[in-house]
Amino acid sequence: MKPTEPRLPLTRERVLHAAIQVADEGGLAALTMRRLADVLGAEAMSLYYHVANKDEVFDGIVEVIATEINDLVDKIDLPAEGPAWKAAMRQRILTAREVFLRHPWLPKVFESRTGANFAVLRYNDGVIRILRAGGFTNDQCHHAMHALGSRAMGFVQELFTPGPGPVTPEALDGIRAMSDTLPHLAGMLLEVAHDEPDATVGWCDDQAEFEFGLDILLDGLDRLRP
Amino acid sequence: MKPTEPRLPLTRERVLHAAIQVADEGGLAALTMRRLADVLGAEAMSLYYHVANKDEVFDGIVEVIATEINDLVDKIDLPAEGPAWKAAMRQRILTAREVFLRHPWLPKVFESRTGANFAVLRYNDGVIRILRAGGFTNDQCHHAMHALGSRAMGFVQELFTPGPGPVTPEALDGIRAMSDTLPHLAGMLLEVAHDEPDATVGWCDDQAEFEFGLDILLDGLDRLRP
DNA sequence: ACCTGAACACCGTTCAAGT
DNA sequence: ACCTGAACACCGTTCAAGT
Repeated sequence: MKPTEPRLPLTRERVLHAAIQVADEGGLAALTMRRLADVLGAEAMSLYYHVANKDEVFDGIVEVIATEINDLVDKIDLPAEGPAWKAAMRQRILTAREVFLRHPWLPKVFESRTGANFAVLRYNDGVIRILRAGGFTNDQCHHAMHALGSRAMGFVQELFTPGPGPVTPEALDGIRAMSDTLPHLAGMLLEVAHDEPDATVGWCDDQAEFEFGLDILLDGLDRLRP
Repeated sequence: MKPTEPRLPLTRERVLHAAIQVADEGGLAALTMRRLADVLGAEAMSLYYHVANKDEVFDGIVEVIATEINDLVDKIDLPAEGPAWKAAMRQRILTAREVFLRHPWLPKVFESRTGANFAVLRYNDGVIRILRAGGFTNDQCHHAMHALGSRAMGFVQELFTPGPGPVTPEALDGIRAMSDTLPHLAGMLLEVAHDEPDATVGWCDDQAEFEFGLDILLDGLDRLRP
């Protein structure tokens, strides 16, 4: 009989990284205290020595991710003075977005947190820094932050995407069937599907749509610049 | 001993309206099958005769609310041809928003639903109708829908609002304390608080900020109109 | 200091049974 | 047809106890 494995001791860090891993593999619903403990080779109750409760696990995830994003955007070395603010902001936001794309469940976690998290605040401090360098007043910065919303951190919560799958003939039939009751929606979808016949791409190019919306906002804000 | 009250029989409709009421009174977390049954004077298991499961309760809520919104926006009689599209869209969106303002927990429910709901599709069919009347191509409509996102239905999920409360001296002290680590954010907030000394209003005027962001998007889209 | 077992108060849901 | 009671498999969390 071999001695009991001297398992790595738990730490807050290990718990949080395991939590991200569990959600990456099984989605948010899979992230339970019991499952989390399993992955760490411990009992659920042991977690409570390192985090106060599950809410603190979520807060910790936000902290870890926001810190990762800060590390990335801190490395960006782009001028932001005057008209250059837009390119700097675009780069910052699209860099943050890369992290979110790796964790599809993250937007829900970020949106569920109300409390201020330092790493998140620091990210936004950088957003405001760029706006200020561009020449915006503090009041305009405030409006701009609201207008950008979660887009400032690189994500949007898609409300109803036709699904990530390819454009199937069955889906097209379904859309044709609603031509009577939803003529404008059906007309739009049929034409979009027709123009984009590369079925493997699917209905929407999420990245292109994100940048489209982002550019409208950045251009609109730029026009308000003193 | 009086006979057992011939209690109103349960219906899908009564269940859904009770669900909205429970969430209005106690928030989303209060909406459990057991609590919902309580409000209806029934047992939790009785609900399952009228809805398949809790997910269907959420879907039903979306349907009820979207139908209410459709009834309201259908009554709007505004020209939408050419440049008039913007005013018509603005009115439609702000009308939908009024319903969301009555149910602060609704955005979370809408964002959690992935399946297509007919009433929601019908609302969006109307959005596209207005865009088409304005002269946009179907491809532009598609981009516009993505750019507007949940704003098309009248809500945004605020990421980190400083809280709905008034601007307290304690909060200002807290912000001054972060002037070293978060200089741009602190600077912005201190100036915003100073410019808006009406403490009862609180930090942000949600309606004004919503309209600010909406107008940037509508103006930006209008500029793309053929 | 760190971890655990047993137990509690909740969930959503199934299923056989009542009227 | 409509509703219910008992029970199941899960939650997050508390608390006293182990090492």
